[in-house]
Amino acid sequence: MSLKREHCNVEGTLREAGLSQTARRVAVLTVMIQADGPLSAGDILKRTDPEQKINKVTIYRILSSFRENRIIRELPTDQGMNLYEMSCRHNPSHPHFYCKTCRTMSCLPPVNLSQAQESFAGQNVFRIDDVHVHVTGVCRQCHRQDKI
Amino acid sequence: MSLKREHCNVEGTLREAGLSQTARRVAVLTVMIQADGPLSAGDILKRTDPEQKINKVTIYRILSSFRENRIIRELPTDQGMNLYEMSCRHNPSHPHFYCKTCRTMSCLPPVNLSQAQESFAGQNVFRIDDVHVHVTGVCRQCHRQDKI
DNA sequence: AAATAAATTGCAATCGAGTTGCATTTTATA
DNA sequence: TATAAAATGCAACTCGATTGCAATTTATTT
Repeated sequence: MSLKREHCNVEGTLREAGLSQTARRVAVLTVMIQADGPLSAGDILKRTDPEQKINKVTIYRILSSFRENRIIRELPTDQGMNLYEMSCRHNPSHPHFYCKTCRTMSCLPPVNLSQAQESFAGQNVFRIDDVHVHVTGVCRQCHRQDKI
Repeated sequence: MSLKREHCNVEGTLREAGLSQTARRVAVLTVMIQADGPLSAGDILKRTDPEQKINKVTIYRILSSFRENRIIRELPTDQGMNLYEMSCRHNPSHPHFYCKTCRTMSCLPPVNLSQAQESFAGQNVFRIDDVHVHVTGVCRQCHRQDKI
């Protein structure tokens, strides 16, 4: 599920999202496009040019703007932190495998949930402890109350 | 997906898990069994008898021991905190719906992922923004390296 | 029932991911 | 080039969760 570098043009992606082309945003988006798996805010900070000395607050704010514009997806982990991955047409939504031991999240091919256990056996998966489907959106109640 | 109170005997559950029967554990497990949806550590604290004055650290340690013994499941949220629900035979693993507006997590009936969008339409779901499948376990690499 | 070791709990301090306020800098537009 | 709006850095802070250690409670034996 790794991204090809010729995919997801940096400048075009920012322009389409209506985000101005700042050196910071270009740096973060370049890291995201070149990543071969979900990254944490700290991972992203480490992978940007040290010369730029990007502040962690800036990383979080850029990630928020990317998430709001659907450029990236946010993946909460069992360890209380978020990982991020590209959300372009070359990287559609898919299951993830989180290893509790090495605390690494890797991508899995999309399959039917009922077939998950067998299907994932061919991946870098030794043992499956839990398959969790998490749906996010807005409930009817909130919609009725015009909270959105 | 709410639990019947006659299900999941408190004393038996603790005994089978090899956990000693302390007043704190009984209180927390009783709250979990009677809950009609996932609860946060704070929720659980609020629902225990104020007379007991349980420390929040104790709540977290009890939740950890319950999780390790598969008595409960831990559900990470988009807001960086965890929710908990019973993980007994009366409450098998199932999808959850998290409303970004009211920040409430509710349970959904188990279905095939490919049918999720249509199936969830009948629930208390106005709009689905994301369906995330999260698989947890141990990867082959960690197993080979005898980290577990 | 009393004694004992092991397990549990409370308290204070701490951790760490993520956020906020505000001053400064950079970008986009005129 | 000037200007307003947006983005960034810095410091302080929030809050869920964790750690160390002393005090208490539990389970077990005498």
